[in-house]
Amino acid sequence: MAATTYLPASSAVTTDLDGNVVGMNIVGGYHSSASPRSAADASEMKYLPQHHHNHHHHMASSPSPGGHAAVSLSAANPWVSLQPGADPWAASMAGMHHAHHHHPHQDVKPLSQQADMMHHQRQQQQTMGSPHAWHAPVSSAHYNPGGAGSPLQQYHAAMNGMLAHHQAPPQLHHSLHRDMQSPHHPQHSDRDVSGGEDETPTSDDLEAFAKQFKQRRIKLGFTQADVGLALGTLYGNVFSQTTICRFEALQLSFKNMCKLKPLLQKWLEEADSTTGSPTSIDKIAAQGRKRKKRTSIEVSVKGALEQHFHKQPKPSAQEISSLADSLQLEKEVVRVWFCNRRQKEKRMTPPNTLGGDMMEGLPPGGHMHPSYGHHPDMHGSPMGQHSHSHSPPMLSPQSMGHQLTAH
DNA sequence: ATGCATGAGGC
DNA sequence: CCTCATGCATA
Repeated sequence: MAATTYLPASSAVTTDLDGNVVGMNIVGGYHSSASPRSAADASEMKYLPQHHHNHHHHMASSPSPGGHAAVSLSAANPWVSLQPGADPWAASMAGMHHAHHHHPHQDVKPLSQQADMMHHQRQQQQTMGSPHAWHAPVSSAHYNPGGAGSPLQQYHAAMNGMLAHHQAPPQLHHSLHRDMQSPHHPQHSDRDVSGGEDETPTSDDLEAFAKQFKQRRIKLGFTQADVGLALGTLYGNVFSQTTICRFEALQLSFKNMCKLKPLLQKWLEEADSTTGSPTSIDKIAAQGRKRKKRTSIEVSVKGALEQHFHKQPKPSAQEISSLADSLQLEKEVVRVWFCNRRQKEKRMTPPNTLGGDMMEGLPPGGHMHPSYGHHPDMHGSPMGQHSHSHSPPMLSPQSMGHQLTAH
């Protein structure tokens, strides 16, 4: 049965029933992913559709104090030479109907974690050729080592005087209607920039930055988790490894990428110069929350879900119900699955929406631009994922057994 | 690196 | 209930 198991959300380490210590990617114990490999050759194989070479990417990277530190991002990205017509992001957020300037409501989403207030100093080692695997100096000293049954409430609300150096608020202009096929360039926003040149970046810029960011981050010996924490320490916005990862992989929406870029850019400078004032602030959040255990959906069931997704990306409540019934899944699980599926669809790196042997009808060479997101009636999969049909693992949903909430 | 999940903000 | 940002827990 799909047991609705809940587990304490705020646990530094998750000890499995087997005794294995899993997870713990909070901070300290996470393995450094300083591997030269990237997400390019992941199992899902998503490509970054780079429509053309970066002509003039201006990386606002910091000047290397040593006088060199130039990350040689020369070239050879394995992603180029992909579909020339593919468009990365089609912004279709619900909040973009305001064509005018208005501050975003959701500026910061404090992360609920007990690890914070550490202001680690790191050394820059950009000149050497010995990238010693350093470990995060962080909060291993946070969770109670005594093994007492109170893993949380360890936080302390310590507000310290942050320096008054202005941090650009993450407000971005909602004018992300750049042309798909033709990479326009930077249209200057209405608001004049006095000294700060942070207009709305183009997708090209973002891609270039993300790539560069990753390289430098790795060179400096930081993990994605480190960066996330550092951001919180520096600016008060803590992000998880997940988010940093997605940023680097360009798996966020355009809007989201724009929001995070300045932050990461600043961190880069800080990490570079090492001369950062330890502005650490604290974040507290709900800690007594219980989180549902991740439901493992069988691959076969996933296949069935995808087929339905093709037919109807936004099934009604009743459809969800019957579907859930067929698949022997909780209705909520199915609903969330569709939500996540839609989100994925909006990200770049089009998920292969091949559920069955449905022919996309995409003419070879013909590409469609994802110009969705405006019409409440028009949905479907406008993505330009003209992937050749593989062998569809379609199967009858009835033949499926049941899924277990994880194994 | 990603799958499933939570939640805020909007309709 | 949706979208969107974000993350815990996992593979």
